[in-house]
Amino acid sequence: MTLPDDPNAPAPSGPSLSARAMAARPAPYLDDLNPAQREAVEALDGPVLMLAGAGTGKTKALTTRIAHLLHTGTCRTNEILAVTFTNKAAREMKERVARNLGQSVEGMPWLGTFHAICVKLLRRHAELVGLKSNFTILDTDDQIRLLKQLIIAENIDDKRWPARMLAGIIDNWKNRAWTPDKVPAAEAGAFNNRGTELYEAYQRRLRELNAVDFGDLLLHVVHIFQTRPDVLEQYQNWFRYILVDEYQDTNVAQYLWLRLLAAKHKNICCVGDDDQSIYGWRGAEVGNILRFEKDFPGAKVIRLEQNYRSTPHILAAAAGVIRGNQDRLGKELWTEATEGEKVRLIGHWDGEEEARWVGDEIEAMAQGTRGMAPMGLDSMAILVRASHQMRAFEDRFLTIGLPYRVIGGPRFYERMEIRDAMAYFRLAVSPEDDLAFERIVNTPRRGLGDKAVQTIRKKDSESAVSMVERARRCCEEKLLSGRGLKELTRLVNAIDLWHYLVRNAGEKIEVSKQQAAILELETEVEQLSTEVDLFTAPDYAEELTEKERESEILKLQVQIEQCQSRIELLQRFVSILNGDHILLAEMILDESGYTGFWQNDKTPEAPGRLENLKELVKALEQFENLQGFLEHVSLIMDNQTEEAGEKVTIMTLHAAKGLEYPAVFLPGWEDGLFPSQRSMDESGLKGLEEERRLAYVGITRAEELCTISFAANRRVYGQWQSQLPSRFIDELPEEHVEVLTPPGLYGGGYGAAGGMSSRLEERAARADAYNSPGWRRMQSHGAARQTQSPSEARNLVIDATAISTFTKGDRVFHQKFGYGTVMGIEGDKLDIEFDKAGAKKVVARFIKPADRADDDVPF
DNA sequence: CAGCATACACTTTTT
DNA sequence: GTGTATGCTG
Repeated sequence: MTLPDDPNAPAPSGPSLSARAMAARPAPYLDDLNPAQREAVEALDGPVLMLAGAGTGKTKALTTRIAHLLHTGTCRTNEILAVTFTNKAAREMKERVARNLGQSVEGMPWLGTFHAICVKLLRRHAELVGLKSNFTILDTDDQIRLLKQLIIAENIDDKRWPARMLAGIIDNWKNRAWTPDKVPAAEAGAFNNRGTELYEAYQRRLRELNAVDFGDLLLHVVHIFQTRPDVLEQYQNWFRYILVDEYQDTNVAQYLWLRLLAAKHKNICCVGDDDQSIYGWRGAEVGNILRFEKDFPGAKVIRLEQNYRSTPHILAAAAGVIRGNQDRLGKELWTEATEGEKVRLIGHWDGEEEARWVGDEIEAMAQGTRGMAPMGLDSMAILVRASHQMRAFEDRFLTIGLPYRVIGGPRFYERMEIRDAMAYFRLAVSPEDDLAFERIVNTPRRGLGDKAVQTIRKKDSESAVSMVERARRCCEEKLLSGRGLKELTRLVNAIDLWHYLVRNAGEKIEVSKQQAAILELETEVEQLSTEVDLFTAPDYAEELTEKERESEILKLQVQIEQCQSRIELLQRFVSILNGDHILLAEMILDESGYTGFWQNDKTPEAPGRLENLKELVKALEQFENLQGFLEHVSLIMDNQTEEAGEKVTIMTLHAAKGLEYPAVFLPGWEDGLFPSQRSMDESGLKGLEEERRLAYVGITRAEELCTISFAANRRVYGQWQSQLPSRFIDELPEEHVEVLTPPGLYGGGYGAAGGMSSRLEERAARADAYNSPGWRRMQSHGAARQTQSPSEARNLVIDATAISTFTKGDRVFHQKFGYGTVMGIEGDKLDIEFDKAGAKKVVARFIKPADRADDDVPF
């Protein structure tokens, strides 16, 4: 038997003449497209690179292209491989294809995320990489636990060499499609020279556990394709048309995967925007998109540049920023729209002030200001660089009662209680899931701590049996004592029972066994009842006193009750065996004591966690059984709980990609925060360019109004730091920017300036926020801008304010290190001997002359 | 073994 | 400043 989506099915006949002839049928959807989109839709054969800028209708082009493939009869739904990165994108695409065709198409079996498609492929060919087809998919948490075990087993100090780090290194290698033997020598020094060795051990352990991690999904499939040309060929033949969304985000493994699959027909259409590549740190290679024409000679490159989202000012501002990047394929967005406000720029004293202003502004906009129509809260979003920036806004919005929603944060399936519950389910499905067992042995507390786990782990450690099995043996041989022994026995028995129920679901024989047992019990109840009746009869057992009779009756009634509760239990078993997996899930959570554990928990989170557990059980309804649920859940990790209601959205810039809002706030544009210092330190110019793309993504999310802001002072990890406006602010073309005057500059108090006169406050504000290079450039733009590149201008400004100001022997002040003396100057860095902190090399921007140090201290 | 105290580290996060 | 991870004591 072959499935409709099965590449092993008889090969489809090529596009028949009659099918092609259908192309003549009217295709009304084409009329909606602009010329570039239309070209991208109609160029069905051969490699196509669709460079689709922000808001240019890329999804429309992509989905219409699929519709066109189907409508013209060029191929069938199951011969199209369409890959996305997120489940959300995949879902959207499915919906829109159906809509384009005017009716629901039978599902596209090969439309999905890279990972989902790889799972499907890997389940078919698991044996080729030493796995069984029912392998489990570990998430990051499991991955780290496992690595930690390995690190400890190798006697490596997991303090100095944390599992997180190793996980990162291995992920990185997997992203580049390196199996342990392919890790280049140059990289092998990683992780204290033990990197590759541990990588190998990790892969071995995964195989033993019949498990894979996210990276493996691609790596294994690529490996199969590379080593089994026969398998590859099947799929090459099958997938006659390939479409890829967000191509700029592909990593090497994904790139190889695509190139292998497309090698035969070369009908590959990649859609992307090199200017929106913001996942380099996760292994994405912008190079993939930059190299497309070389990889696929004769590729047609189509640029989608007409923007339907933003006003001209917003587009021009975004263009001004992104222009600073080298290595671009080049693209300039344009729009037919003419009206619109300039991008607004405003500086604030500190982060709290910024949040206060944004809150006020949002309230004003919701009311309708300056002749603008009132704007719903749903139309507004605050996009931050790092999630810790969200806090200031949440605090402020809570105090003024402004409804908001945060996108991101811990996702549903990453929450502790959900992962615990899932571990229980996993054990029920496969008791040999050691990771799951170790997660829940002592959750809830059962008196089975580290020592008990060690005992279990050591038991028969040379034989390859699961932890549950070892635990069973420990119980039998009484290697534990007291409460631990009792509880462990209980747990092991419970797992056995759950597994029995899972394994035998749908088995008629087991159902009838249970039913027979029920019958037996019912007979017993009947017998006991008659006995009770006998005792009630006045002439029965006359030798007994009234009291004794009553106690006999009571005893019998207790027995009856026991039987009846047993019957109830067995009836539940019958329901479960008949396929009620919801009941099973409830039973597992109940019987394990897990639900009770949270019910007894007094912490404020407990009710929410119980709520989440309920939601988890509810999510089960959509699946046939527990196995099916577990299989999907590991890949579908999105936040589905989209609360309704008019709310302002707060999220990171990364999370905002692909979204759009009429009004967008971009706070925290300060050097070090955005662009992020770490990004620049770790990846240099490449990092800076990615940050710049992030800025570009941020600005282009706005439809009508974009407001950029920065603060002069910010508390970072509890420490006050003075900040400089982001270099990206220098790159905003002034003619498209309106500089707003911050409140408080004129006679306004800068918040709680404890004892400081307002004149001093103003001086402090000027000294910090409005004397900085970026700000000064904003004020005096013009001539300098046209004659110098932004970076040149920047250097000059730094020279002027920083380097030239200091000479050897100067007394200086640093926010963190305190007072010191300049010992030497090296480029933009100063060697300073600090009075308290010792000798340090510090970037000049962070140094103030000692006599002006007081200006720095806000309070 | 469990609760509490101290230490520490800390971007971004599609699967 | 805050949350997590480990270490010590009852």
